[in-house]
Amino acid sequence: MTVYGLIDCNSFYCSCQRAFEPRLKRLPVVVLSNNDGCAIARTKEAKALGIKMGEPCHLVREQRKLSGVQWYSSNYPLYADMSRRVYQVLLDHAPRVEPYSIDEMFLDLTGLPGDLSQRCDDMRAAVEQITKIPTCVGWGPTKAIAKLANYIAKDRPEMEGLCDLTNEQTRNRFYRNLPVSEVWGIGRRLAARLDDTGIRTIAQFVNAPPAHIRKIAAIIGVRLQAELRGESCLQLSEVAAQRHGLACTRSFGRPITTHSDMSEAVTGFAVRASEKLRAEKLDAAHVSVFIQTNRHKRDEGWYANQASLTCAPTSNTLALTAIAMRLLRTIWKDGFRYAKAGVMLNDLAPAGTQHTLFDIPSEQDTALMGTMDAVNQRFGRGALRPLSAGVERSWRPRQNMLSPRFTTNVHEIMEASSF
DNA sequence: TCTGGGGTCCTAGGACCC
DNA sequence: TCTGGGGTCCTAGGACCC
Repeated sequence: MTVYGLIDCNSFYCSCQRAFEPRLKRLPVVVLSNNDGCAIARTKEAKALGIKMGEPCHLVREQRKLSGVQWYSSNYPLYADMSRRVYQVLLDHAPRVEPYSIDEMFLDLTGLPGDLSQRCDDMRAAVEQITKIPTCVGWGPTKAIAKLANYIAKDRPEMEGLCDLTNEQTRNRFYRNLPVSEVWGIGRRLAARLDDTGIRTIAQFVNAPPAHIRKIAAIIGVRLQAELRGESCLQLSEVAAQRHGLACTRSFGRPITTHSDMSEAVTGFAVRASEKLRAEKLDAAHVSVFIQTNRHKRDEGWYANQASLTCAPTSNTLALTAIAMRLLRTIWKDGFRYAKAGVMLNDLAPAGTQHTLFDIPSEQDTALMGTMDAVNQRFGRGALRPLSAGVERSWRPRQNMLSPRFTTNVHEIMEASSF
């Protein structure tokens, strides 16, 4: 029988900060979203103080009881690198590993010799010893069950970080007592609609007629129902699926009111998006640009718009930036205080595969982009960029509590000294 | 003063074709 | 009185995830 596992890093971003600053052990730690806006990761000490997921930072920071909380701006280069390290350790403990998100990985645990609980516990210990990241593991006959097992392992201290749901009787006991909203794929809306028809527990969901579930939650609901019954519908895939789109969007540190500032910002997003494209050896054939004012301050005047264009497939920064500028001109309106903008690239395909006879990139273009990426890799992001990307960046997002990029930038590496 | 960013999948409906 | 049927493709929008 197939056994799926799910390993999840506890309070991942906070744990990454702790890995490099041992003084944070047992202190409440909170990591903030981009622009230092909302709390997006909290240690259990911070959760105990009542700090909620997604809570706006400026609303909670004044409270006196929170004076001991350690706040951090998010440091994605650090977290991405730590995630890669966790993955590397797992490869030594499971025959197949599928990264699901930055802090979660599905595992194939089928047919491993010995006691599975012991093996999973050893795996956690190895991850923690090598990366300093604490984890929880859940497992069962399907991915949805493994995900639920992981939730239980994390939620209930008495489980000590492990939960085995391979046994049907054990599963049914939990199903009777857990709300359906804890199922992976059942969000707020679906849970509310299920509730309207009297379905509140997972047991009620699993035992409802599939036709009824189909009416409320369509094919996704029916599939989840089968998965929770132990019939596997979702397979493990080790090769990451070809992505369909790629975006670079940001909220600004202060509102943008002029077209020239917005052009700088949007150029910057187009530059960054093109870099990501080339790093993954992809071309894009569809470009969108959007701009919007602060949705929390509609009384100041609300405006949001987007424009998009289909183009010859490319990853050329200059070509994509020019298109983004054209699109921006079609939606720009004076007189608003813009809070956010972004560039999105779609219709992605492996570089060079979808060219027609007329849009083959010249050797010079390819060489120029290669040089630009090499220079920026060596001297830092943005060292070489289109002039229109500007130099001021007065709108750049706040990041006032940023830790060093301990593992990915040689200038920010940790120093040891002896006296 | 201050409220994230980046994805996925599915469905409905319109345009278009024969 | 009668005014087809069925297919594909594309897009927008909803819902979900971390």
